[in-house]
Amino acid sequence: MPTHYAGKSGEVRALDAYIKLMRAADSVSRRAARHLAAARLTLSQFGVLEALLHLGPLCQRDLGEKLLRSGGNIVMVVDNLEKRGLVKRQRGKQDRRFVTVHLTGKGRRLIARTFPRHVAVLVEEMSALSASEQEKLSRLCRRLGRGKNAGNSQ
Amino acid sequence: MPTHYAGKSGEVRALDAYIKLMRAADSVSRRAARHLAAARLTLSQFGVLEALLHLGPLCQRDLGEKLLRSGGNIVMVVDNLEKRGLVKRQRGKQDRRFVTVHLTGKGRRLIARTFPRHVAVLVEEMSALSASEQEKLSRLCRRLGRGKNAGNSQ
DNA sequence: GCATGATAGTTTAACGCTGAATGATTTGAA
DNA sequence: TTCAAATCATTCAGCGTTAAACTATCATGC
Repeated sequence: MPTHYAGKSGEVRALDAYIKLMRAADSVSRRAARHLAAARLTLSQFGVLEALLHLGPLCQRDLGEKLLRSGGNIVMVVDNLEKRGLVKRQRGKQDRRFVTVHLTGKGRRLIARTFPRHVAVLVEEMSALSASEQEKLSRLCRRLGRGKNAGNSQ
Repeated sequence: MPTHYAGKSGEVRALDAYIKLMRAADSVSRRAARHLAAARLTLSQFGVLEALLHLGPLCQRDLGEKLLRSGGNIVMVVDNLEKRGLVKRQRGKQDRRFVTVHLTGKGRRLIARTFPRHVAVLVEEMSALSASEQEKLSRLCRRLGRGKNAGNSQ
């Protein structure tokens, strides 16, 4: 609602950037989700499969860390993937607290053929911006994501 | 996972921009939600109250349109606000299909004192970027949000 | 009037998400 | 050894979200 609040200009500017950021994220992820629905995958399920494909088997704690999601959430997403036979849980041998999540053959085939299509969709989405604009957006968003303690790393 | 996929440069660029956009949106909204929790409000509940404050009473259909949410979702959010006595439903007189949602006194007081604090939080979040950077971000995000049929209006 | 179709709201099933509580296991220190 | 703390996974309550089915109401044309 950037048009309905008449405050100081710095406030209007921040509110405006905020609402546009949310709308863009919502819009892009909605379209990405729509495409994944063809493979009967949600964005979260896709995220887990993609991490397993590119990083190898992971325990649920690591999955949560990669995807920035809570432990309870990972349990549910992996549950749903396991029901469809796309991943398999394996209790740790040395340390029985850990559960390693593996791709099954079926899961590997699905993500291997879904991933390129997903990339194509995102390239298409981002084609609303030029190459240098996409890089500019990355830099701005990275600084926002880090928060105001806009530290060091990289 | 921008670092784990080595594809064509255009693909890497788009994937990178996508992941940074999602992370930034997630990060900012998480911090905004944390602040609203002090008033026991979720972001969606805040959105409804804020729309009612600045636009006046609305029917649920209009609320859904403003907030880009489905009808079923609006029903639930308004339900939860009504349980707390922050809004009131009123069945239309002439056209009994419509339900107009009003702020109660309690709801108006809550949103009136929560909104300025929310603005302050967003200004603080956005202070990771300069004024012109915030405007740049707005413009880039607006074009992404519209999609590739990057039309006209405004 | 009456049938037909459009529209607003509600409900339900399914999934996502979090934070808090719980259980199992391991580690470390007394 | 044994007990306390830490860690991983699971469960649960609560809210958010959608799409699809359903109800009630209104509008239109016959």
